[in-house]
Order: sequence, then structure tokens, then C-alpha cells
Amino acid sequence: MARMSAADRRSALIEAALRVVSREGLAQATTRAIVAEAGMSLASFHYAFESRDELVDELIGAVVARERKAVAPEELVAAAGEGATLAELVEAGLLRYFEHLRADPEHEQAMLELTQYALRSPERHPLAVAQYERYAELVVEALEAAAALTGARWRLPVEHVARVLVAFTDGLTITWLVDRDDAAAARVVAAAADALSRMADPR
Amino acid sequence: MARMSAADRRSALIEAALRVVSREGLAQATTRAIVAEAGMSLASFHYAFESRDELVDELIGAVVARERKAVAPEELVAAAGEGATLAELVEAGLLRYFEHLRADPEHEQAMLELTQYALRSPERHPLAVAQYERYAELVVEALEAAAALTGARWRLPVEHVARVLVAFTDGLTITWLVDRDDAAAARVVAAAADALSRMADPR
DNA sequence: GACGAACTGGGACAGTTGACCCAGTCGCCT
DNA sequence: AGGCGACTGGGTCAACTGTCCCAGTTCGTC
Repeated sequence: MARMSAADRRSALIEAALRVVSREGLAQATTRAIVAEAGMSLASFHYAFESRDELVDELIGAVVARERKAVAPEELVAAAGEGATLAELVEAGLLRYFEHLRADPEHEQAMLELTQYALRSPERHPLAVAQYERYAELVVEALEAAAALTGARWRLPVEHVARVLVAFTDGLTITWLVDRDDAAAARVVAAAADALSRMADPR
Repeated sequence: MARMSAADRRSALIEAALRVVSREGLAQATTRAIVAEAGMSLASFHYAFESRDELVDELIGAVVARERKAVAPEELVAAAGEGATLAELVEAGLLRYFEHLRADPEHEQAMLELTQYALRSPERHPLAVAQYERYAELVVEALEAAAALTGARWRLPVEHVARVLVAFTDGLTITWLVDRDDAAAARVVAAAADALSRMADPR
């Protein structure tokens, strides 16, 4: 392996770890599997990280930090049409997320596993909380943009609406990962969009 | 350890395994941890089961089979009041589930972990599918009873409605396990009940 | 009470895993 | 060019885990 700085090595290992976790699950993401994926020796691992636990913690932090807006509101308007209602916009956004899930199911499965892992120990629980706060944050932006675009007003604090949407999204994710039923997922999306849009007053 | 039949031993081990998984997670549910919980020796384990994998598969089957109606419709009527609407009944049912979740979060977390474990290997995927089919089945019964009690009629096949409700329930579960925010959970419940009840025509 | 089969306990073993150590090599700075 | 600190590779270790074996014990049946 070529020489690289400790910082580069850390991120290379984190990338490799994410690939291993996605492909084979967290339990199979041993130090050896990760360094093999990254093409390094075991010593490099412990040169860059104190322990496997430290890497997993960083991995969670990294995936959370990288989580990007799945939806740019402008695109949604393009997708949903010019005079789209709030419900239509929300539905278009959920469908966008669903496409993302279908394109890379293993990634979402990895996220779920990382959440569960974090939930298992008190000192890591905050990582899971941060992960979901990040989700909520992204959703808040989207919901505000959607309301602005349609002239609607959220009747509840938008953070509350976002939290509900995050829950719906999670349910959609798990159930689809289990049954891979696209039509059923579409019904969840429609119901969620309907419920969500009722939390706002139209313009 | 007293003598017991292989069948008794199998179920005792499965019970013990469920306790270990709930308390410490699937990864920590080693053969030794399980027999310690059951108060047996390691040899008894492999006398009763071919392998740890076999036990885990049986465990999934067992928890799925044991999954009982969380809600008896009559109780819900009592809880929601005599002239309750469909939406109120659905909400009462969801709240009943939520109380169950609050009373034993570790159990629901264990169920989630078992699902994810099953999702990870093709030959076990059907176990997860069966698990969710069982959930849907229970929900179907409840939804039909609720519709009958209020004289409402589901506009979609009730199986479709059930699948949506299962997804909402999962989302509620995960997000609450993460943030333990009861008020936020109540909002999810209300939104879900609203969305669901719109899938029916009132009497 | 004797007998065979069912059952049990303790120990053993090989494979895996996280961690680490040390001798060596490389790249940068002076 | 030389030196020093950063980095690397390979080997090693103890702990843990799943599995298995075997000598012994206990139970139901005759």
C-alpha cells in the first residue's frame, strides 16, 4: 500500500467499512474484512484507529454528516408540475426517496443496522439521536421549501411535521426491504403524503 | 440441570435466547451466553440444536408464531367510547401498541434485529417475510373488526390498508426507540390514524 | 433391580477476531 | 546527503466462539 497520511487512511478505511457493512452486514465487518476491502494491512488499521469501535463510531458520524438532501425542491416542482399542491409535492418527494432506496437498498439497510448498533449501548445512543436529528433537519428544509412553493402554511411547528415524515419514511424502508413490494410502498407513500399535507392549511 | 426432554429443552433455550437478545443484542447472544441464561451446559445446547444458526431460525419462527393480537377490538371500543369513529378506533389501537412498545422496548428492538438478521441471507429472507405477513394478518383482523364495529367500509382491500399500518407502526417504533419522545410518537399515531381512516367510507 | 437409551457435564479443539509489537522503509526537512 | 519521524508489513498473542467428544448419570421399562 502506498503511503498516505493518517487522515487519508482514516477516511479510506471508513469508506471501505461502509462498503463492507452494506454488502455483508455490520457483524461481518471485522477489522480484517475492512482492511482487505481497503487493500491495506492490519497494522495500518490500528495505526489510524484505536480500535474497531472507534472506527464504527466514526463511520456513523461520517454517514450522518454526508447525508444530503435527497430532494431539491425545484426538481420536485419540475416532477410534480407547475401548479402542484402541497400533497403532490410531498408525494413527489417521498417517491424520490423511494427511488433512492430502490437504487441502493443495501445502503439503507446498513444505515438501519448502524442505528440499531448505536441504540445498544448508552454511550453510543447519542449517535443514533444525532442521525435522526440530521434526517429531521433535512426534511424540515424540504417541508419549508414545499410550503413556500405552494403558499401553504404548516399548522404545527415544521419540526413536528418532519418527525412524522421521518417515521413514515423509516416504516416504508423496512417494510419494503422485507417484501420488496413496490405497489404496497406506493400506497404507503400516498397515505403518508395525504396525512402530512393535512398538517398544513392551503394558501 | 434437571433432566428434560429434547423438546422442552429446545423451547427453554429459545426462551433464554430471546431474553439474551432482548437484553444484549443478537451479536452478544453466543451459545455460551444462551446456555448460561438457561442454566444449562454447552453440551445440552448441541444436544437440542444442530447449530446456533438453527436456534436463531427457530427463535424467529417462535416469536412470529407467538405474536398475538395486541388489540382486542372490544377493549378498544371500551377505550375509545361507544360511539367512536373509525379514526378514533384506529388511533386507540395504535396507542395500545405504543403502550406495549413503551412497556418492553427491548423486545421490539430484538424483533427488529431479528428481522435485519433474516434480511441478510437469501435463505433466511423468507423468515422476515413470514414475520411481516403475520403482522399484516393480525392487523387485518383488527381493521376488519374496527370497520364492522363502526359500520365503515374499507375502500381498498383490507390487506392493503394493513400493510400501510404495519409500515407506520415500524416507523413509530424505530423513531421512538431512538428519541424516546412520547409527544412526537403521539403525533405519528394521530397522523397515521387520520391517513388510515381516510381509506374507508364511513357508514 | 437390571438394562438400555436418553440425557448431562466437563473438557478439548480449531478457527476467528481485536489488538499489538517491532523491525524495517519511506519521505520530508534541513 | 543525512537524519528523523511518519508510516508499513508481517508475525504474534490472548480471548472468544461454535462445535464436538466422551465418560458418566439418570430415567422408564421389563
